Amino acid sequence: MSKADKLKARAPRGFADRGPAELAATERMLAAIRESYELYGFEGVETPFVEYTDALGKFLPDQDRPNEGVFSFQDDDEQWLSLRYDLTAPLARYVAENFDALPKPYRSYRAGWVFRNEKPGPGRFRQFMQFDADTVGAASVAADAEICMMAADTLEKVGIKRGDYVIKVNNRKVLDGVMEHIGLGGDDKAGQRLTVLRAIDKLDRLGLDGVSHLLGAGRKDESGDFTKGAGLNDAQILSLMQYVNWQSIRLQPAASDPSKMEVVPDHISPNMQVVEALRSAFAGNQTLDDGLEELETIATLIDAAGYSDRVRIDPSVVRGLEYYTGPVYEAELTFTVTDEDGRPVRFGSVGGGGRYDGLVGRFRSEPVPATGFSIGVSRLFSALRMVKSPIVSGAEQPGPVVVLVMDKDQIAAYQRMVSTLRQAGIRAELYLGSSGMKAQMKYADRRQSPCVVIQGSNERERGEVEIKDLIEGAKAAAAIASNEEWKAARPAQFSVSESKLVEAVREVLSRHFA
RNA sequence: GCAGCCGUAGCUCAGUUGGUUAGAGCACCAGAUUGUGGAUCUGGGGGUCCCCCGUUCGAGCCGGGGCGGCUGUACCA
Repeated sequence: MSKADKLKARAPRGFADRGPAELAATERMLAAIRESYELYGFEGVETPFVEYTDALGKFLPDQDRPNEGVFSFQDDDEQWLSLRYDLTAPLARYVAENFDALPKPYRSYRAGWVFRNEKPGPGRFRQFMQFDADTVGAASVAADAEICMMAADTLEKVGIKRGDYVIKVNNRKVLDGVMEHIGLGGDDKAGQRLTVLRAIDKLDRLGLDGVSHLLGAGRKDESGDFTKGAGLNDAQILSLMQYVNWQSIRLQPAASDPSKMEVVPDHISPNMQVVEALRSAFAGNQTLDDGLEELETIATLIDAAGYSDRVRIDPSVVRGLEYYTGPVYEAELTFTVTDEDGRPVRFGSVGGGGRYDGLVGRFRSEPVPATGFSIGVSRLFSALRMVKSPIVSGAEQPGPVVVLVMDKDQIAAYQRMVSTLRQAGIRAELYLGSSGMKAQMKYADRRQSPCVVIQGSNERERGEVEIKDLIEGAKAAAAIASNEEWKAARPAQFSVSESKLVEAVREVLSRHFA
């Protein structure tokens, strides 16, 4: 077979392999998240990767493009199936299917892979993991407030310091109300409302100026590409900019330095100030008042629990456009890191969620309120790497003790040593390759073995084994220049009676791993 | 999806106006050393110069198309 005929070994675009270090670190992180969710009283549940396509929501495959956004295929009875693209829609299906058997409110968590068929990029994959917690059957915004506080606790538990993150809370009703307020109500304006929400969602990336252009005629980016705007008039844009730049509503010239602005001092908490500011600026709209009332309740609960420094009302949060009906939240990391080119990069969102009162109700004749939060596991993981959280940067696992094969006819004896070590609870293995001693040493080195066990004919005759401490040996090697000296010294190596094998290996391990 | 930039060894990259058999460093393998990781020295394996079509006596280099990557933008449940 010529080389050209050989299969090219490569993972599909947007799919990634994960090595042992990443697996172990991810497992530790997931365990911490799980612990946090369980502490709040949530219980685990797992649903399959595949659902009937219509159960997942609006992303139905059409004839021309059955795989737009979602991986779909037809069952042998012609029913469309899809790989799940989040964990929320499958949970809604699960709750609806088992409604009578579940306690209400039903509180559950689950971690799992989800799939999206879209263009992958750095940090964006077509298969990635989410870790969700949801409360189904609770209409009270106390459920939303609780989830926000749990999100804060969870981030701290995995090693994000307080102050390095913020849980932002908004309410879709507030956004809807403000749009109604400026005359964007009604079914005929749905398209415009969508454009407005998309524009506001880009605030942290494009800034006030960019958003303002997107609300008006449109925006031209640096590549010369033009994005059509919402086409609002100046008064509408002004209102929305005031809303988006909500801090300005409660700023006044500082007493000490009138050229600077400061937050209006008030006896109420910062979260309450936001609510009050919006209330006075956009009075007289029912939807908005409802939303503000919910936000006020959430603010009260958050203040009372002492979380107001971590969970902040932020009217510019938009989140997904599809199914959120009330409070929405976003977990954002606030520190900046420098990428490999030395440029500062804000890390941004590592999770989010909100209230989706309509989702379970699609399967039932009665409406079922629900709210939930989702952590982007991979994003959070790379963030933890960057802040060097101990949970992901813990000491690397030592490899197994390797028993070298010096004489091929003695394999049974070597295997016995391996078994003895394993029975003593020590990770150990027999060298299973076919190369000579030097290669075996290199192998052990690559496996991060703490030590190797050597028994050639000399040792065997004396009933002994040679233990070589590879970690100590590597240190000693640094001081040795010539190969002759290196060979003669045989650093960090000692002989013990075969019966002392376990004891001697334990002794070496205890030198390096307390 | 749209726009810009880029595709030469596993990795990082040289490669003259278009001219013989395409190079370097790192990595990998082996020997120097019957049985010892590192360092050093010596040797070795590894290439569809992204693919196809064209121009040419001759293409890694020029032209067209495609594919892939990066960046921005759009979409993002």
